Parts: sequence; C-alpha cells; structure tokens
Amino acid sequence: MTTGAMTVSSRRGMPEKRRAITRSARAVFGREGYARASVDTIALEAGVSKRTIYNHFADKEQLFQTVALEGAEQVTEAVGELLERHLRKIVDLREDLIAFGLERVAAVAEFPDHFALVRTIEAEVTRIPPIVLEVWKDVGPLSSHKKLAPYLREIADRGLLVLDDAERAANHFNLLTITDVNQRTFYGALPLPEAEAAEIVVDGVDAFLRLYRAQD
Amino acid sequence: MTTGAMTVSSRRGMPEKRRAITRSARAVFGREGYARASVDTIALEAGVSKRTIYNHFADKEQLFQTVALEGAEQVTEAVGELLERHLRKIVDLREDLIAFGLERVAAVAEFPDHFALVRTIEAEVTRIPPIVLEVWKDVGPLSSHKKLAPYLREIADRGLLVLDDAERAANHFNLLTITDVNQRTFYGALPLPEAEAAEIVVDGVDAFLRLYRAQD
DNA sequence: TAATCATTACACCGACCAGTGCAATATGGT
DNA sequence: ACCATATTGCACTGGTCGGTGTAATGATTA
Repeated sequence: MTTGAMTVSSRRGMPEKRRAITRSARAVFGREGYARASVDTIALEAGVSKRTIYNHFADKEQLFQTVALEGAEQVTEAVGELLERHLRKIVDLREDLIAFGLERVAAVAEFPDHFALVRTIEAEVTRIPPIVLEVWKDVGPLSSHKKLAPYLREIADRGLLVLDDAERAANHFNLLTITDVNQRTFYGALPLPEAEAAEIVVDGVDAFLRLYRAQD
Repeated sequence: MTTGAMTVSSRRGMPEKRRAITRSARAVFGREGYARASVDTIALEAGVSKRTIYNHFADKEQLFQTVALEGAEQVTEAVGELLERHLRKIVDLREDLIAFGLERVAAVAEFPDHFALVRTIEAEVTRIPPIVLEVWKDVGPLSSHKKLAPYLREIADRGLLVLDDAERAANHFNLLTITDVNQRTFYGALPLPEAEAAEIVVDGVDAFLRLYRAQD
C-alpha cells in the first residue's frame, strides 16, 4: 500500500507520519480509554503500520504521555490567545469577561479529542508516573488557570476590580464558569445546549463581579 | 475451601456473598478502571468463586452498574446526614458552613473506593447507557448537590442570607468548596494536606458569604 | 434421610492485545 | 546507480480476559 507519490517533505525532521500517529492516538485514547485503546487501532486510523508506531515510540505508555503533553500545550496556548484577545484591553468589563468565558467554554468543544483524553488522564491518574503527571498539570490545566491572574491584577490596577489576591480571584472565576460547565458536560462528552452553557457563564461572571467589582 | 462453619444467616435473601462481591467490585473497578478490572480479581478479593459472581450478576457490565448505583446512594445518604447535622440549626453561620464544608470534603476520603469509582464512571461516561447514567447522576452527585438548596432557603428565611435563587446559591457553594477540592485531588486520588483542604474550604465559604450574606 | 439450592473448582473457548523479528519495499539524498 | 533510512506486511509469542459447562461439595429445610 501507499504506492502513491507523497510529493513533498517526508524525510525531514520526522513529522508527517509522527503527526498522523499522535493525532490518531489522541483520538483513540480519548474515545476508548487507555486500556481499551489498541495500538493496532491507532495504527489503522493513522494510516500507518503498527511497526512504525514502535519505531517512533518506545511503547504504548510513552505514546500516551507524549500525546497528553502535546495536547496540554496546544490548549494552554489557545487559552493564552483568548486571554490576550478579550482581557488585554477592557472595554466593558462584564461584556469582556462574558465573551472570554464563552470562548473559553467553546474551546473545550474545539479540542474534543484532547478533552476526551483529559477524562482518560484523570481516570489513569494513579497509574501515571508522578513526575509526568506533575508536568502535565503544570503545562496544562494549572497553566491555563494561572494565566488569568495577571490579567485580573492589571484590571484591578486600573481600578475596575478590587482584589487582594489575584490568584484566588482567578481560581474563583474559573470555578464559577469553566469548571461548572466542564463538570456538567464531563469536559464536553455530553451535550449541553449552547444557551444553557451561556447562562452558566453569565451567572458565573455576575457572581464573580459581585465578589470583586469595584464599588464605583 | 470455606469448610468453616458460617454459623448464622447464609441462605436467606442473598446477602453475605453478594455484599462481598459488590464490596470487592467497587474496590477493583475503582482501583483498576473498568477495562482493566478482571472478574477473576474481583472474585479473588471477594473470597468467592468467579462462577458465583455470574450467578448473581448477568455480566461484568451489570455488576459495574449495580456497584455504581449502590455507592451513589450511600454517599448521598451520608451527605444528607451532614446537612442535617450542620445546617439544620444555625449557631454561627460561617462556622457552621465551614464545618459542613470540611466534613463534606472529608466524606470523599471516607468513601475512597466509591470516589475512585466515580473517576472510572466519568471516564466511561460515553459507554454507559444514557438511562443508567441519568439515574446515577440523579441519585448521586445531582442529589447531593441539590439537597443543599432547601437548607440555604431556610437560612435565608431566617434573615441570615439574601438569595433570590437557592439552587444557584447551592451550586455556588458547592463549586467554591467541594468541587474545588475534588478538582485538585482528583476525588481524593492524590493526597492534599488537610491544612490546605481546610484553607480551600474556608476561602470558599468566605467567598460564598460575600456573595450571599445578609448585610444585617 | 432426602431433596433443594448456593457455591465451588476447574477446565475450556474464542477473542484480543502489546510487542518483536524479519524480509521486502519504498524513498530521498548523493 | 548507490546507499542509508523509513516504512511495511505479516507471522508469531506469551499473556489476559469474559464467559460457560460441569460435576462435586456443602449446607439448609422438611
């Protein structure tokens, strides 16, 4: 098979095949869970031979860890962009926070394979080497969560919020919006009408503002 | 094996063996996850033959569902007792809410097998029949969460809280306390120093009170 | 004692799976 | 054309697992 041409860029670095493998692995690990996911299935869906997978990765576990870390980085980067886009310059605080919250929630739906994988990671949490888990949390959810704090700090410095501890406020914002939605949908695994998601976010933002909005 | 006496209560109803099976199944499903958990292991740890398991349950899946539902009921009942104990009669609102929150968090540690199973359920969420999942949510987490609302309503009626929507307030309380802790520890799978858990609960309660305490 | 029924040990089937070895093939650089 | 390397197909091993069939054992009840 694969008698075709493959005109460009094949033998450089190691992309193409490797990317196909990680893409497929992300999908299969997320869909089936770690134990059920078979390397044969991953190979099939990647359009690659099983042997090639073992040429790129030592074993199933290392493949899983690689995919988990890559996905975490991608999402964290996307969240970083959302922060810049919505909270760099504040026009209307409530509107901007709501817009950020909505896009933050939508981001879960835009990386469905990754967030299915997150559920798998959480299920495997006791079997993942502690160091790996720590790194994943750091580059993933922890990083996404913490990045919000400095934006809130700056908004507070401009007099729009009153907060003693920006990290705590960021935590509260996250709990009242994204965490609430994720908890109800299991990271997007179950459908939630967009209107309800929006209602939750608006509720959360309003609660957040009652907690931290400057009185004037 | 089992040549012993077993003096009392064996052939009535069907407990004893069945309870041993569900206890063991809860532990193994929680520890290993659904796919990895082997019926042989469950039988071994239950001190029961594999055949006996299949005499009580149709298959692995039904055993899993049974265990999931039983555990959810137990925890919901325990949470109900905590509510009665701490929020029936309010002495000092903040103290009582903190005490409730702390015990609520501690309850996760007191049912470690069940909450390990919860992680497994969440991972299997797309493979669990929708009706079963709905029932589980209803008797389990949803019920535990919703039970808080009427207590808050009553506290508000006594003038200690100001809230338009008791359900929303209950949701906020849960998010700011138990959900925060559960998210950080993966339902108790990872250790969290008790002091830190307490700090989170106190933080959460104080945020909740800033949201809803009567201005007096 | 006899009959009933839960339980047991044990062997077994069919299926799946992680990982390997190897020889053939394809590909890109020179 | 030649070489180094990536990839492929495929068979194979050793192991696990869900579920079943069966004959024997033990206890309970009448």
